[in-house]
Amino acid sequence: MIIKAPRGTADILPIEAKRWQYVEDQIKKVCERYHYDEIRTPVFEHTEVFQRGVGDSTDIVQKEMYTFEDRGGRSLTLRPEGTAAVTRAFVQNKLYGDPSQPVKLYYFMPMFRYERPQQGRMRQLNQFGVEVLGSADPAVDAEVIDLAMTCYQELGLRSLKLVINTLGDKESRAAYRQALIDYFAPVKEELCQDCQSRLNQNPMRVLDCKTDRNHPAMENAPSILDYLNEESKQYFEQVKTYLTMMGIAYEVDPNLVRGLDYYNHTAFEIMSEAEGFGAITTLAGGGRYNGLVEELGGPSTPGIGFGMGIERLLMALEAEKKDIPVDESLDCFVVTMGDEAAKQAVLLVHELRTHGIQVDKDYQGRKVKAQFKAADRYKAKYVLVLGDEELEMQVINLKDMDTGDQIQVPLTELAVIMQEKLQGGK
RNA sequence: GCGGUCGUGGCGAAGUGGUUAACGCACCGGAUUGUGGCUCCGGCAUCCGUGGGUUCGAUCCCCACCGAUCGCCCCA
Repeated sequence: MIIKAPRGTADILPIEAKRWQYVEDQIKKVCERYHYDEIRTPVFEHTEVFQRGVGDSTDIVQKEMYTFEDRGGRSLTLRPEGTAAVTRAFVQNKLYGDPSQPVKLYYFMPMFRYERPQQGRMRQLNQFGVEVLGSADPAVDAEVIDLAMTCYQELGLRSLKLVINTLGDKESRAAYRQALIDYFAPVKEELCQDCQSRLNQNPMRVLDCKTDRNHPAMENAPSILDYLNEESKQYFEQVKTYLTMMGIAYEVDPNLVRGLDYYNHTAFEIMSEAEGFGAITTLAGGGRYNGLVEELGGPSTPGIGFGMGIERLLMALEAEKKDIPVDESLDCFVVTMGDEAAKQAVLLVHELRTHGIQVDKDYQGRKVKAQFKAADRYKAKYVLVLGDEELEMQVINLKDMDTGDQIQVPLTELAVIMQEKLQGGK
């Protein structure tokens, strides 16, 4: 029985890896323009980072973490999301003391969640994410959202929907929370099993329950927008104003609730509306988390960020039939005839490579014809044919695979000629 | 965690309770001792996800497990 990759994990094979590289490169360019710097944190953290950061009552912490004890008896957890990890690094490394504020970071890191796998939902998933720590300016919220949207747009995605909401500050959020509990308490028994427990742990989640969607109580349920204090309202208005100013279309959904405890004020999600994208439509999600740094032992510091699933991004590109430009060609392939030539080819490719030329040769002991077929398969632009006779005369045949033209050149001049040919825009 | 569907060579895809498991693509070899993309010929699954059961006999029937996939939950 062959060993397979664990459930919910996948190999990214060479062809696929080229698409990943392209996507990552494009996104990194956007990050540079927005002046964000990369950060990388460990794949595992002390379990406490997520318990305190993400919140004990969340699904992630309650049932999705890969938690284990190491040989020293420490409880460690494979990173399920980026924000708490990056914030921990921010606190530990005292980045709040860095003269450059706010600290604007981006990352590409794998995350791990124990869930039932599906397409677009992996146990090891890769996220691109951004975190800005140290500024409570609503313009930063807008910048972060703009950055996310720009990444998608640069890659060619068009069927996108941006949904935003505000959870208000701590005070507003607490007031709203209590209002919900009070409102639903009389009909608690009529709600689904999940909602009955949600009501205590995270009452806002009751609002977007699919099961109880049609319950009469939903209609007149209190809205967060009615419980915002003046400051929170102002903040949200500012964010919206900036988005509008930049021409970024959005929809306000008062029921948008993110599943992580650390969020307050701005929360947003970006979904794909592409045909046939299936039930999983969320491409990215994020929000503001002004209490998190303190929660993790740092000084009071505002923060905002988002996570974007790379697998889902790739799916969205596919759903919108956006081809990713991938260069699969090979500059040069060496075909040999005869034993001596085959041996000399080892040196030949080494020398050409030293001169910066991309070149490969046969290692399967193929016949000449099959070597040419291999060259075609690799989409070789040029083939260098080296036989024992040529070797004797210290020359080599250089064949242009597009035109079929072949010329004979002295071995000593080969590297220079190849460089010229390849630079000629071929 | 719950419910449905599915699992045959590198890929795609037929098929049947009973000696040699179609076909297409890809790959390898030959026709063409040293030059590709076309054509023709030949080769290429001791085996039908894994384990067990039913049966004289199972890839085809049953069960379990594993995996994929769809929906729910949740989210990226």
